Amino acid sequence: MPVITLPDGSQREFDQPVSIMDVAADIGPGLAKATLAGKVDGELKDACDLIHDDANLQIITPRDEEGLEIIRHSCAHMLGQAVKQLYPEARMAIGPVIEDGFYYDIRHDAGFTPEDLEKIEARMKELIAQEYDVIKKVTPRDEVLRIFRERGEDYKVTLVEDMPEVKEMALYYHQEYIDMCRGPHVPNTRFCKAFKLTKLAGAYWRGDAANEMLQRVYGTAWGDKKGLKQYLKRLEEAKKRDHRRFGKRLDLFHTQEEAPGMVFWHDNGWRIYTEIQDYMRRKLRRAGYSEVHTPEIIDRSLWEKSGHWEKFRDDMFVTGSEDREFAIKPMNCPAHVQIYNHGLRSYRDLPLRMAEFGSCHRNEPSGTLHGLMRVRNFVQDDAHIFCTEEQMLPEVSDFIDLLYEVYHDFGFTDVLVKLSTRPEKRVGSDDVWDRSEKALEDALNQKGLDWDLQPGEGAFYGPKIEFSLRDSLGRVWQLGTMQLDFSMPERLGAQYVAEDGEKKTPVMLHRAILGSIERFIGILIEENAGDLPTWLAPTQAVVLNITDRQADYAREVAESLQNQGFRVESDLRNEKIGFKIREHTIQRVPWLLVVGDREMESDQIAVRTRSGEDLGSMSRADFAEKLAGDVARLGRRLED
RNA sequence: GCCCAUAUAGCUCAGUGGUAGAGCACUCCCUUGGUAAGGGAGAGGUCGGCGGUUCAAAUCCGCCUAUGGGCUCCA
Repeated sequence: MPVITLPDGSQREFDQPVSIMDVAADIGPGLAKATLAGKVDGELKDACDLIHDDANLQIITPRDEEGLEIIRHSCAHMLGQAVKQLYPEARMAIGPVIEDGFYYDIRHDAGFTPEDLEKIEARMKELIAQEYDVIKKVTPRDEVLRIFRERGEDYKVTLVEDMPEVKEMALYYHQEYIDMCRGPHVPNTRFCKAFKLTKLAGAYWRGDAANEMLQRVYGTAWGDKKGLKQYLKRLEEAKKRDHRRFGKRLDLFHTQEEAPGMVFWHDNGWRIYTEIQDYMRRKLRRAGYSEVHTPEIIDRSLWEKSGHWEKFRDDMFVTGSEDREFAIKPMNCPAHVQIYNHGLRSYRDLPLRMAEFGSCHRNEPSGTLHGLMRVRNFVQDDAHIFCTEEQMLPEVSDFIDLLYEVYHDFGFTDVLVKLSTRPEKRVGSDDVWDRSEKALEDALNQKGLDWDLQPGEGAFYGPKIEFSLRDSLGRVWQLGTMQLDFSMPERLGAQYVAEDGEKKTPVMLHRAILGSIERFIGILIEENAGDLPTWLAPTQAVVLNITDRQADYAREVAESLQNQGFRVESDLRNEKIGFKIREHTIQRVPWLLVVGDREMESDQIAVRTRSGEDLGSMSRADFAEKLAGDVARLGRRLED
């Protein structure tokens, strides 16, 4: 005789085991109609599942986040049913829920075309419109295997075979189509109406490039049409923030076929680039870093010593001269060790922090290139800290402080932090790994940061922390990093004389805050939707005359602001003021300064922002002060 | 690297086998106009590259390159 306790504390008693749907119906027909599933003592269950004992129950409807996931998961099944009806030779692999939607990996050797996608979507709609009940049957393992073998679902068979400990599985019957799933799923297909298939892609079976490639169909699904519409709108808006779009529109940079993955920076873009570097230089100097510069082309032998040749040979650009083979440097660290090694180092020199804005080339696989986010030629705010093991923790800790200071200056607050620990293939003793992983973990916890563990994802020479941000479409890109390295200093013979006179090998910390400046600018553009903060804006203000009469005055206003160190231009073209305002607003110039006869006579300027705010007329000195304040604010949010 | 798609004027795009189009930008002329597009005229393209089919290819086919969306990878 189960007593069911609902989230509001009310209780209902039943004289026999009841399904979640029964309870919902007992509460009211409206709720029953909206019931997708239930959470029984915190565990998600199908609506048809029986509750035998006293329990807490929360009814899940499309309005719950869990409800959305259930709908998305069931949409994957609907996709499966439609695909099997249209292409019986297809083999279904896995169909999980992802952010905002779902996908299904399918073996279909003929491939799918965009037209197939339309057909599949149309068939799904037909099936969903039938509003049929989805039947769940918990089935013994052998029976499951028999069913999938009979149906030729090789991938499902493999999946079952790979979980020998599971003795029975939930099968969901969508009319003639059967899928296996942990569930829960919708009780009826009418919940799946607000969906759309979005894209077609290839994906390796089990995520392993050594395996065959399957066809992946992506879709999005929501609780109702409105949710779907909002999502599509959100996608559309996100695409408008694309940094590649602004790259063209704001004349920042371009790429071309002859230099794939490499950027031609135009004047506007390069101003942003150098401004960021200048800022970073100031920060690093103040934080006790020295700055060096090393060659971009270095003999193969050094890369052999460092271990890069063996591991990354295919990903390096090489060149030759006079029978010698050189690599174009993919990273700065071996070169930094050369500087470190130049002369005898004492423990008194440590920690030694060496920075370089070195241009690096990596021959990234063609399919991975992506706008400014993943390029073959980039510059990092790279630095290496040579220190003792005892100094690791304080150095990591100081670095994290510096990193957040910098991110806040750029207006970034939503930073994803991940700790990657020892991979299977690695160098160094477990003892050293224990200590270095602990140093990173302690530093993160000391700062009270939320972080995710990525076991086995560390570099072969040491664990690392990654600091990532999302682009406008939600894709995650790593910017900052802190990596501990016990291997390279030893391989390249770095040493210091310890207090006791013994020679010891320092630890090397590889660290970057912005990461690739190219990528950083990409993120920066998308984060700000093209409205770069004034300190980074290629042009900070434009002076616009209304008629030719004010041309000299406009020129003079621009010049005096330039002389005060601002990036100011004048637009004296014979165009209407509305036209000029429009153009420079579209060019995202933060400050527009209008001068007509009135301003000229009173030695003032009329100030307007790119967001359309009219601040009226003010003296040139007042504006210069305002502009200076705006520049000094950097990209910080008001609340910081 | 792998799967799918795309490549036409500076930009955004239309053009389903018969002499290449639009809007914006550009040049010139008129207009001197007070806060998001004043008017007129003109110039501009080996339709990504190479090959094939055809009397005829931007259009159909093949290969290559680049780009986009994913997968794998990312020192």
